[in-house]
Amino acid sequence: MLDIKLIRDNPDRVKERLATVGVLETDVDALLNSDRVRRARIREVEALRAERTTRSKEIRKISDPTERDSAVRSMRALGERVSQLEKQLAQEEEDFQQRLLELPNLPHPDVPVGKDEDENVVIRTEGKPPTFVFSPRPHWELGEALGIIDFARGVKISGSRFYILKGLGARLQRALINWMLDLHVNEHGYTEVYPPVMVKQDCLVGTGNLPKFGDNLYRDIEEDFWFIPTAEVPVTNLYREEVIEPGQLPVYHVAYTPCFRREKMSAGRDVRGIKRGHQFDKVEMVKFVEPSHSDAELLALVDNAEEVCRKLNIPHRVVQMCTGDLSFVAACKYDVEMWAPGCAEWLEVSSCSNFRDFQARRAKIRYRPEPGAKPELVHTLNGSGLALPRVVIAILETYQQGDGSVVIPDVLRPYMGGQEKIDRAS
RNA sequence: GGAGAGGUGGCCGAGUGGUCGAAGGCGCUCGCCUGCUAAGCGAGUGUACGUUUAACCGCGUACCGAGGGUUCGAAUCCCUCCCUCUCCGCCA
Repeated sequence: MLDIKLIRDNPDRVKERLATVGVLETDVDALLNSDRVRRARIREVEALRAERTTRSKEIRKISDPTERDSAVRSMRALGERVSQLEKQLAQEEEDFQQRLLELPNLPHPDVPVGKDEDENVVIRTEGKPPTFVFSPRPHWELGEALGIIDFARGVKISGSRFYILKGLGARLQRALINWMLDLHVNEHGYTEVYPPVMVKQDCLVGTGNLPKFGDNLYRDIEEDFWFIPTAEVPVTNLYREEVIEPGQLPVYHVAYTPCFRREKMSAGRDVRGIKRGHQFDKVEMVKFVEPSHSDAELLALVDNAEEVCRKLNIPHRVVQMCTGDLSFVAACKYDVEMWAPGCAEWLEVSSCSNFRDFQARRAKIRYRPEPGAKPELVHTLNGSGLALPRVVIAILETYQQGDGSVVIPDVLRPYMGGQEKIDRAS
């Protein structure tokens, strides 16, 4: 959420920058108008309430019953007027909130301006794509042939976009989870958390998934439980409505959770393999930092994600999103993509964003810069570290052998009981 | 899920219709005093929104778990919900 005062004071600058992420000027004007209406109503209501208080206090001093009675009678009208206007104010207040909540973040000034994903910028590429003396196969063929991915039974149990990992396939994913968590905890300074994967609606408003993107979420119909689309949601909300005391920042958290997404919008896209499912696992890094550090913290976050690629020895590249491809909440965003030689594409395995104070304002996450000082909004950031299915894809396709077996990357072997390869026999 | 108790400021805790943003205590901040420390004395000490301002101050309104209602007026009365604790039930 943007600061309404910023929009009020610099409407033209805000419009100009929001235009680069596709927001119409008329939307901003509608918001500003709604703000004006609401503030005028506040003045009106508060003046009447002040009058009510003063006159009520006078009533108790009136001892003559007739006089008192007529005073009460005339006050009754005022009371009704107040409650009528309060209802109107509540509506106008809601209209304003809704508009403000649906306005995306301002892009960071350094973000390249562009229309859509075609104008994203590849920042760097690390590692060389592997060469094969045979033609590399996609993971859905490898996985099925090895008996470690079962698509048919996934569909039987839960429908399309579900699959079963089996045997060493399941173990490979589990090894990755444990190894990545250990890496971020031991070498990158993150504190592990195990959060709920069902959360209250407020959490999703805090991170910016609601009110606008509810159609990509699963929820319980009886209670206020929403299934998280990413660990970012519960972990960011950990400090909702809290003031982080001096000396506590930066706070780094890493969490492993399953993630649930309806993927309604992308029906028909990426249907083959395990690239895009309704349920997938992810290790997620979340940072809470002082505003002046957030730019540097984003670069460090990206590097933490890249480190996973490096240690697995899988080529990767870093892509900066242009204004047109920024998410609703991000001020600046980099994707880390791994090369998958079997399906011959770059797979997004991590998305690292600086939200600046956009989420913090929604979720009221603040910090105290100095003892006794006024609380200020923190900056929040997060990035995958990494998304499991796509890393599994990249490993299977990168480490595949001519005989259809797959060699296990060195760093994972201790997490797989010393196992060195996956083949049909195992 | 059932029965009971309870939710008031940073913390403890009083308050059952107006003089209550809320006694008292603790904590904290500032000042005084004290040759260190401790004690003592005095003053101050919530948040949000609106208004005004360069900014502060000031002024107004709201906030006593949340929402709704009664009333001229609600922390206080009524209704609904949430949460915590104790006991029982169930359960990985």
